[in-house]
Parts: sequence; structure tokens; C-alpha cells
Amino acid sequence: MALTLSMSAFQAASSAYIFFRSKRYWVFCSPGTGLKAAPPAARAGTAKARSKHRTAHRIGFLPTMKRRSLSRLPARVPSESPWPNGARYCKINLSAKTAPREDRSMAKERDEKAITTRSQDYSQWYQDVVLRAEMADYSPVKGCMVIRPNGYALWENMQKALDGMFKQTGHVNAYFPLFIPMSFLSKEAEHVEGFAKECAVVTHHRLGAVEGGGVGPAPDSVLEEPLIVRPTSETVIYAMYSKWIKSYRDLPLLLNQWANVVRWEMRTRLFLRTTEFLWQEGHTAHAAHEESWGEVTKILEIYRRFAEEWMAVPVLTGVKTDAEKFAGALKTTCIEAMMQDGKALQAGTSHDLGQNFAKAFDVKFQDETGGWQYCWQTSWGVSTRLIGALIMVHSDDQGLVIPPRLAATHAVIVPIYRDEAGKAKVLEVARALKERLSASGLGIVLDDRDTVSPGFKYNEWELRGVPVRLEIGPRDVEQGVCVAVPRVPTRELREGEKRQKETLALDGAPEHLKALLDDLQKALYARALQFREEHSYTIDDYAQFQADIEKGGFFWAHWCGSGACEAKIKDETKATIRCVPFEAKKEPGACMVCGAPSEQRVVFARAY
RNA sequence: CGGGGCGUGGCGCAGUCUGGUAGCGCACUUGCUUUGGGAGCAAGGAGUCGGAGGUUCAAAUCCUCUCGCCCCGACCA
Repeated sequence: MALTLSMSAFQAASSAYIFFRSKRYWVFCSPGTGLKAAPPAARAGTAKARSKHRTAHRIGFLPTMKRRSLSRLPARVPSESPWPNGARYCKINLSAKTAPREDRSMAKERDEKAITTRSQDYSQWYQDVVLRAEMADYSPVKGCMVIRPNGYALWENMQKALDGMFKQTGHVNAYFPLFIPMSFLSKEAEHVEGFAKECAVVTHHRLGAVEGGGVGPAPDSVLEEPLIVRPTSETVIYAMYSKWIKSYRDLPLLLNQWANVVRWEMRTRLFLRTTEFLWQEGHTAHAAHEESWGEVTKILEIYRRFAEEWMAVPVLTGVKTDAEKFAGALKTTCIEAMMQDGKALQAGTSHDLGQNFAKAFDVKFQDETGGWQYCWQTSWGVSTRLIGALIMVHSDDQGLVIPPRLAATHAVIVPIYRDEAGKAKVLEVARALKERLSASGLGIVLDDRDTVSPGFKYNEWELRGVPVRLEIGPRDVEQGVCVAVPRVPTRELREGEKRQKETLALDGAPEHLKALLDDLQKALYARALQFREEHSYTIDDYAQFQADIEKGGFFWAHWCGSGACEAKIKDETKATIRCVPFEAKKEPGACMVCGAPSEQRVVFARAY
């Protein structure tokens, strides 16, 4: 494309030439001649042409034309200057992006309409989905995010479902303060160790004017004891428990709180790890260890059911190793899910705290015999991270996929029409349909914008993850039907079928739609489970493991139980033991690393 | 805290090497034609080029200093 011509040739020929410079083309027009590109010439004159070109700058004015005006250039340049300032040449800026038409429209399709695909760049895909579906956005504060209405609606539905399950099992909600006296954190040794590095500390209680303008902490407002912003609430809550619990009759105490917490993480990712996040933390106190352990497993079962039945995310349940457990707990149990890149995500934890915190905070009760005993405690939580899990398990290259049971909007109705008369007729039917579906308890949106085309709406609602789209056009109105398209197929596609399209009779539409939503919920779970199974391997050879871990997935392997072998594996492969699964069958074997005997396989994976 | 990258209309970027009227695509506004898979044409609005100094007739571009963000590592749900 390098078209270079000397200035003298330009002057002599008095016709239009194109100079190549960087990514720009300079078009010089002379009076009375047509525009034409000069033939590719030798590059020899390049340096000279450059200096001439700079001269040209000084000759006068270079009006810049917008690319779209290019087509309006007269075939023959009139002898009068076309430009207001009398210049007889113009500059056209043709950057890399303003290439020939076909290329541009393809680039447009690729760069601006579609999201990054999972195979191109998984974490970019995840970001694209979250931002484009308007689930969340970055905030002015580094590491923090704004949860937008689309994301928050999902969280509200999760809260509703979980809260119901907690209440059903005898838990009640309360709220404890955001600030914790700094000294509280140091009462449980392991706990400090675990959280000290990521605590935000409040040291002042007032701002004052600062020299040179602005505001800063007022020097005379230093707090006597600094406060920390809760990274979790064990300490404040148990300080209160020690006040409230006196007798075995006060037990069990089963509290939960919905709250925000702050952990000053070094690296953050939307929903998966942010400096501030929303969660639920349950804190219970019991009279005996077997009772508190019963609570731990009961809650874990609630988490498992919620993940599988509501989120349609299959999870493994199990116990964390000592290296991975909660700081201050005797034992940590967890649910672990597999993302589409084969990495594991801890989706919820339920801890057996034993009497560790009871001793640190003096949480004691008198038993039937009048003797004093320390309580047995548990704590458990799930966070907005679940939203990240949900996205990474179900969504695809079209965008978000929300399982029907958690969706705020179950279906969107897209009306299709050609003219005003048709529009009126179709909209009338669409509105009636919306009323009937909404009345049956479903979240329905009628997208009657006429500023965008139906195709645009299809793509937009798919991006937002709405489970079902209902299309109503003139043909459908005549036949008393609508076309339902599930976000993800609920059955095998037929020959020549690009997308699953179901024709639903408008009569009984609520029932038909509900059935389709049920099918979709099941299909999503089945698909996720199948993915996990296809990416789970049993493995005995460590060398093989080191190679295979690169491709992701869950690896069921024997492990002797020593922290040394666990650390070695983490060092060498970045894989951790996600859990010692409950559902694993007992099976004697030899540790993958050291060969020492092992009773069952544990699950290794790289994790978020 | 180490290594890398980037700050230019709302978003994504070109232009910086070689100083010379701030551009492109998307989005937005208006009008007409469109509408069963991301519509077309036309006309418009919108940027003190992250900030502060300096060099120059002239700085997005060169020099100095700053601030911020993103990515990759060490920590974590």
C-alpha cells in the first residue's frame, strides 16, 4: 500500500497523488483534474518526499475530511477551491480502523457487538458478561464494585431462597455492627493470623481542613482504640454471646445476619473477590460437640441443596484440609463447584469452631448439674461470590444465562410487526399475554421499543440471560400462538434446527411457559453436571498429574494426609486440595507423592 | 511490593517515533425508509488529549515531575 511520490512529480503532473505517511494517506488535488491514486512507486524518494511533505504543511491549510464525506468528493476537482479557506488539497485520515468497507463491517461485528468468547480468553469473557449484562460495574474505589439492578435482583432472589431455608431450620436474623474493636481480633490466635493482613483500620473520627486545601483526618480526632471494619463477625458476635448465654436453657442459639464485610485483597475480580462484599453469616452456639457438628452438616446440606436445586450448579461437599480451613476453626466443610475453565470455586463454607472462640470470648453456660462449660460453636456463610459461580457455570458466548428459579425476569415478549395496523394488533395480543403471565406469578417484560429491531432485542435479552423469549408476530396472532425460545436448549435440536423454537398456544400459555422453565432448569443442571463429569479424572501417577493439571478439571487422587505432600503439590502445580469429599467411597491406596497409605481419594484442582 | 501495559468525546481506539486546525468506529439526537436474528441513508451534538511545570512562533506529540487504572506474580471466600 505504500504509495510514494516526490513533490516535484506532484507539481509537474498537476493531478492528484497519494502520499503514504505512517498510516495516513495524503491526497493532493489540483484544479481541473480527477482524483486518482498514483501507481506504487519506488520507495527511494521517501526521505525526500517527507521533507516535501513538511513543506506542504507550510504551504497552507489542510482541511480534514471525515471519512464518510469521501464519497462526496467530486470526480473532477473544480478549478475553484472546494474548501472555504481556498486550499486546493485536503488531508484524509485513514487509520487502521478506517480500512475498506467490508473489513470494517466485519471488525464492527467482532469488536463491538459480540463479547469475547470463552475459548479466546476466559477471564475476559467473564468480565464482558458481567459488564455487558449490567450485573456490576467498577466503582471509583479500587477493588470495589457497584452491584447494578440486574445483579442485585439475582442476589435478592438468592437471599429469599436461602433465608427461607434458614428460618425453616430454626434460625433467626439479627444484625451486628460493622466496626470491631481492634483488640477483639487478637483474642483468638489463629484468627488474627488469618485476617490481620487484610483488615481496614479506622483510626480517626473526624475530618478537618488540610493545609493547601482539601480535607484530611483531623489530628485531634484520633481514636483511643482503633476500630477495624469487620472481615467477618465471629469476634463481635461472640462477645455478645458471652453476655447472653448463661444456662443450657439458652441453647442452642441460632442466629444469622445478612451483612457486608471488608477484606483488603490485593487482587480483585468482579463478584469473585472484591474488597467489600455482601454475604450471610450464621453463628450458632450449642451445648455439645455432636450437636454443633450436626448443625455444621445441616447447613452444608442447605448450601448443597441451594446450589443444586436453585442455582442448578452441581457441587462436591467435603472437609477442608488443615491448610485450607478457616482461621480459628476445628474443621471447615465446604461446597465446591467447577467452572467452565476447569477451575474450582469454593461456593460456601460451614465451620465447626469447637470451643476455640468460646474460650477466647468466655462463652459459657451452666449445665443441668450446675457445672460451667464452654459452648460449642459453628459459623457458616455464602456470599455474592455465588453470583460469580452462577455466571461462570452456565453462561456462554452469547452472554449471561440465569436459571429460571432465580431469575427476576422469566420471559421477555418481543412483538414483531410491519406496519402501524399490524403493530396495533400484535401489541394488543402481546399486552394481554403479559398480563396473564404476570398474574400467574412470573416475571415478564414486554419489549415494545420500536427504536430497535427484533434481532437486536433477541441478542440483547440473550446477553442479559433471560430464560425464555416469546415472539409474537402477525402470523402467530392469526393462529393464536406464540413462539417460545429457551435461552439454552432443553432437548436435542432437530435436523436443520438452529435454535430450539417451541410453538405455544396462547390458551394455557402460563402453564406451557412454566413447564418450559422447569425443563430449562433441569437442562442447565444436567449440562453443568455433565461438564463436571467430563472434566473429572481419577489419577495415581504424580508426573501424569503435573502434566494433566494444566488442562484443568477435578483430579481424584490418593493423599497421605501430610501437610508436606500437600504443600509440595501446591508449590509445583498450583493445585490445592479442594476437599476431602464426603461422597467418596473408602478405597485404600498410596499417596500420589510419597506413597504412604491413604484411605480415600481427595479432590485436587486449581482454584479461584 | 516486584515485572509489564495504558490514560485522547459516554464506550473502544488511531494519531505521539518525525511538533503544524483533535480524528475513527460504536453509542447518542433529529428526519425519512425499515422491523421473524445485532437495519439503511442523511443531518447533528458531544473531548481544556490524566495533572503540573518546561522547551518552541507552535505541544496530544519533545523534556522533567506527578497522579490514577488495568494485567501477570506473592495472599485470600
